Amino acid sequence: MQPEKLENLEPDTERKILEAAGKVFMQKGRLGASMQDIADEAGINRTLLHYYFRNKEKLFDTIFTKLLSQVFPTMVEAFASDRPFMEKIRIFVETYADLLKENPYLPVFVFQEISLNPDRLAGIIKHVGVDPDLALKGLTKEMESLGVHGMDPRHIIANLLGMVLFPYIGRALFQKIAFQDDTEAYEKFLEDRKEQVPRFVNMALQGSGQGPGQSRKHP
Amino acid sequence: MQPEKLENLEPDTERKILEAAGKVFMQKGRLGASMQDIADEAGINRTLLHYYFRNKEKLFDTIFTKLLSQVFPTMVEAFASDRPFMEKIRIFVETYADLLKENPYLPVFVFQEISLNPDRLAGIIKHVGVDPDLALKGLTKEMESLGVHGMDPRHIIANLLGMVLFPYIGRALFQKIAFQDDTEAYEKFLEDRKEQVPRFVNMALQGSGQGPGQSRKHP
DNA sequence: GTCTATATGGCGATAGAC
DNA sequence: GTCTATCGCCATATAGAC
Repeated sequence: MQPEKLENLEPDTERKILEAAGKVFMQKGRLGASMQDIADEAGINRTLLHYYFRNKEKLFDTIFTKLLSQVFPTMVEAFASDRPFMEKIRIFVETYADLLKENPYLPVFVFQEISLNPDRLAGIIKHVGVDPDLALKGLTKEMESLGVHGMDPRHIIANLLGMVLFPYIGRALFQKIAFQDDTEAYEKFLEDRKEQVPRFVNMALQGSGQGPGQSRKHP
Repeated sequence: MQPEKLENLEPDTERKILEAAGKVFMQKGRLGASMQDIADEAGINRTLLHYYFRNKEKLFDTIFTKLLSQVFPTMVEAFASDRPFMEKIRIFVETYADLLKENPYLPVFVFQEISLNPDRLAGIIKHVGVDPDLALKGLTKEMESLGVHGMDPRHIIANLLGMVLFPYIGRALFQKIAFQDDTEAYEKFLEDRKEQVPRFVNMALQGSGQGPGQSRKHP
């Protein structure tokens, strides 16, 4: 781990590898990314990858687990807090907007990988230790106190995740078709969604009018 | 099917190939699928694939174009009709629900592929000849007549597509975390969304109360 | 720890017999 | 049109020098 190094003092090689691997895997996918690609991105020799992580699979597992361990808690915790409902929604949307802005390829990458290899999930879920039941129960209660009765909260979650993730998952297609491939316009659109998505949810749940957590810009 | 078999008379080999290739490509992705996989699925010899379609790339392009040509029009036409707004929403949701039920891997596959290789899109869009501007203009007008002012209709589209597609894109993950991996419960959930999504949109756009196209079950 | 050289296997693609 | 046999490439992985 800590090698004495007079001539080539970079014990942070491992860090560079992880960083490069994350980037390359997300952009090209597990199969599309070659070890050479990752080595190039990290600026090191290819065989070093095998020295630090025995093979491609192990390297990938490390990256994948790391990414999901970072994403899952954010998701659940946003709903596990004791803030008012619409406040949770707003926090959730903004947290993900920031996360996705920095990792735009993350959703496609994750879902493609899980879809291809669902077994990988089991281990990771254990490793992270999320408890969605708790958050779900809380949601149900809060929705009822908002006057929404008999609605499975998982519909809300699915709606929310869909609305937040779609602009990233379908970006290449959506930007080209609905924005004439205007990147700047699309980025403005992404920014707008931080406001539009919570408002949409709010209106759907509360009926018309402005709910809490909507006081910044124009109506 | 046809037990008639003197030597090997099957000129519908091409059809079998296309069917098999579509299935295998969707399930394993372009890179994950090998020509051998496709040949096996079609029940033919591997070199026959090269006889009918020169190489893997050409075979893939055929499949991909075919799939998108089937999906795009459905999407745009649902909004280009002159039915009332909520009717369009309902039709859109149900059409996609049916399509996705039969091709659950389609969204991940398409978005992954486009994300990896955006260039492929340009040709296909031309080939299909969609005109989203028209549908967008119409949407804006209809929303205003519903009392929704100053809202970019593309937010509605993104919300709708996200809500419809997410349960399929994130199925492996969502079913495991929020449904304890209960497949039957999840399929019930998918069925429910045909009703829940239009209602959610309706409430968001009209405020509270029941809009059109919502008369089947409990309030 | 880092490099060069090399082994191994899989897959796409073609040639050629039938 | 369909098969068998084979070629050549590329990516993973390891051996071994420094």
